[in-house]
Amino acid sequence: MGRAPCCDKTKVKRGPWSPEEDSKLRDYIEKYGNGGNWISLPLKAGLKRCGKSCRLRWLNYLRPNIKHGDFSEEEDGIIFSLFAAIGSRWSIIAAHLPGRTDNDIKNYWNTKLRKKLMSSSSSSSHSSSAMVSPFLNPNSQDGKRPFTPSTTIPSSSYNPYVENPNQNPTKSLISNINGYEADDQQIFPLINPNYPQYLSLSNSNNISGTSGVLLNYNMCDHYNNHHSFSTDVSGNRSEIVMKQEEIMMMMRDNHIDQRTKGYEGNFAQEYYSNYNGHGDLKQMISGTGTNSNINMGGSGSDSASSSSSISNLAANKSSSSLLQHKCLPYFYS
DNA sequence: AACGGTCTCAACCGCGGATGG
DNA sequence: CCCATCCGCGGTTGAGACCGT
Repeated sequence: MGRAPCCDKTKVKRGPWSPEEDSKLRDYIEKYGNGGNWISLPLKAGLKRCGKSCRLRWLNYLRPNIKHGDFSEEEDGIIFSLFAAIGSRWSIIAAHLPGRTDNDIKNYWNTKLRKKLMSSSSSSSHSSSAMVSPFLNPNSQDGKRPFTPSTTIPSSSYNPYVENPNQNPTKSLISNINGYEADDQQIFPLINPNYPQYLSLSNSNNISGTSGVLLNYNMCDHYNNHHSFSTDVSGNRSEIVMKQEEIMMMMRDNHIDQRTKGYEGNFAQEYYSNYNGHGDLKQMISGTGTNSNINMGGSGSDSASSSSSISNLAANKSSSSLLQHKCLPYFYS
């Protein structure tokens, strides 16, 4: 027993739209909108089409400000990076490319970009099945390196976290994912904290980690160049509690984000509220602390803590529960 | 010019989620 | 809470365009 069709296919026209149909649809929507109901629209507009077909035609072709034609290098980079970060979420990717539709981007990916990626993969010095299909699932035979090596990503790749886009985008994040090592050979575009909420990773069903933050690999350098805080970061443990606003500023400046399943709270607030004198976020960020320990309070799946310096993490020497290795889910489904 | 293979992309399909009665 | 309906999405299809021989 299958699902009931959305309309009687014997009574609706199918296939390519004629200019007359386009004109009817455009005129109707410009006058009345879709009225919140695509299903009844064709009847009202005098079209012998399925409502879904009308919706698709409008969204992908007739809607104002649709951009047709070749994609720019910049757009390529954005698509590459977002695909690497979130996979085939075409509607989300389209939201970052004004004038492009999800269908356009999907077609473009399937016909052009994927080949571009594969051809650059095959010419790469790294050779493995994972390189040929770099976005496969973590059960890939090449389990330790299931992601895209930097060599497959054009230099124009978009990295929303890196202020200078010419910086190496592959060094944008320190993390492990689902137990697989993430290193500086792997592209890991970050989700900008200023991005719309729908990009939040916090409710993803794909992950089961407890807590964590996304960290920018450049954060140490960045921090060193932005001494906007007066407390000592020379290596001595500081007992000075930062103001919550400072923490938030620091997080923002260092591109720390908290987008993980299980921990729904406010990292800055929790750090501030639960500060217990045993850690210093600045030390973690600067890598100067020897055993910075941030306890976010709570227990079980709601807790978050760290006992590792960023510098160690940057060198991929140790793991940290603050940087839960399952905190970056969108790579896989 | 004719043919066959490949590519492109608009359109379709069916599913999951949201919503409202 | 259940069910029906609708919307939006991602995967797939296939007609026509394009290209190489």
